[in-house]
Amino acid sequence: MKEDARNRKGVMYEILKKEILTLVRRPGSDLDETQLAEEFSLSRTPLREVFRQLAGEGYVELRENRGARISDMSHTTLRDFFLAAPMIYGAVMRLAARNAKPAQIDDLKATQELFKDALHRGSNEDRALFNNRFHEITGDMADNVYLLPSFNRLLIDHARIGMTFYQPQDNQMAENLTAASAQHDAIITAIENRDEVSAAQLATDHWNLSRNQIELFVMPSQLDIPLGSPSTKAERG
Amino acid sequence: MKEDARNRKGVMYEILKKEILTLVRRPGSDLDETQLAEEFSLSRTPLREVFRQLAGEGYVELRENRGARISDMSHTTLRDFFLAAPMIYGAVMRLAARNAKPAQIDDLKATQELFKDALHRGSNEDRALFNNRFHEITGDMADNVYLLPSFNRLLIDHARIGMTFYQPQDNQMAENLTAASAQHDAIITAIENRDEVSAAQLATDHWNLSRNQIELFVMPSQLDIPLGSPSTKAERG
DNA sequence: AAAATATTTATTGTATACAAATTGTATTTT
DNA sequence: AAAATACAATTTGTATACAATAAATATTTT
Repeated sequence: MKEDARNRKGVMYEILKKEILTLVRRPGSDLDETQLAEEFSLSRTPLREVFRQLAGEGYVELRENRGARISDMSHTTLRDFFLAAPMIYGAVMRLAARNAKPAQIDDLKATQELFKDALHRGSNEDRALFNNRFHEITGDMADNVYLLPSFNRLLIDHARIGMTFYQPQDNQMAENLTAASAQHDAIITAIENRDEVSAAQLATDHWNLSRNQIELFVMPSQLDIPLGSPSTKAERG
Repeated sequence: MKEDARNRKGVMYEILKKEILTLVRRPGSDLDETQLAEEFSLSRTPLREVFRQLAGEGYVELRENRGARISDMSHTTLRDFFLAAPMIYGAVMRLAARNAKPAQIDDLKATQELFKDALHRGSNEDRALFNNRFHEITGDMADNVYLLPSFNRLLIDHARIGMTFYQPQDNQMAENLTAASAQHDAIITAIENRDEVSAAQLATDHWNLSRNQIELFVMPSQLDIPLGSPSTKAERG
């Protein structure tokens, strides 16, 4: 709390990221510069720089003279997501198994423990956040500047889709989470053993589980409805 | 030239992009805020916003309290590049053939003409730039937000690698360029015919040609030397 | 003279004031 | 009253002044 004073920009960056990933800030909703400036006791100048960075990473969208808003999730999101995810994620996992460094493996294990704890506590936000962190680390392990941009963009909506579709009441969903956690453990093992083939296979399995989770929530025919905030239409060229 | 006054930020963004792609600004070189502000008659505030955006897209790297520099090309660049490129590019081409809109196809054809013209005129910069534009359009055609970030990041270094390794004297290299141009034509045809399989295959062929072009320049054993500015070491976690 | 410390200079980061553009409201016109 | 215009309020964009940090130079100490 004491170094906040000289790192308010970084703090704001991190908090906004978390709030976007956990849907505290809804897809498509506006970001008020003056309001946020007040909230983080920061002037608009550094705040706008953070906006541009978040835009570059896919968290927000900027419109000329019209301010920033949280990146929207349209009816094409799910389709695009499951088209790109298996490929990118498989490649990243394969490279992670190839290139992971010991310190990173330790980090991954620690994060997995935190994930399990969140699961046990039943904290939805923490679960999404630590799951996100887990996969971010595998991205770092892969260590390929050309793969990471898409991978990290996928992780943003992976977290948001997970938050959107999870219902704690559903038994099958809870079981799926246990299965996901077991897959994380298997992933760690594969990476430790530098087993690229298993790692790639586990990546595929992991996404299939995600897909199943979503299909528990919506019927295939319903996949075309918007995911984000109510009735904001995505305008695209 | 007349609307420069109220869009100097956009102008600066475009010019910097071009200068980076054509190696007018060398990888690893510093960007002086005050100097650039003067050069583009722009204050540092909007200039720094552009930096952040360029950083998000992979053109430049920002260091806390140490200014911006052009993204470096290290000894791992080529390896990482040819690891990721075939996969991403293949997927993008396949989707481009699936989703391309008529207006985009027209745009692609026009760009290809400009590319051929640059080839004919022997303009290295224009060749790299129009080739870059050609592939950017295929990215737009693919229309998948999760694939584009990595694809566009690849295109940056594709242009820079091309600029680095091309020597006009070499006959084989000139022939390769003609072959590349012919591949572009074939790509256009495949996209027009919605022929995903051919499009994906052409993507692979296209990268293989790029790889050959580079291997004409450096022996495999030399692939480990830095590509960018002299003796700047990339520091990475 | 070499190393360590202090001082100066240059560069980067932030806040505030102002300009431009957009949005919302009131007025006028038909 | 509906549409169009003009006006006011809000929001976004830019410039400049100042603060904080890092780099360079000069000074002191050994």
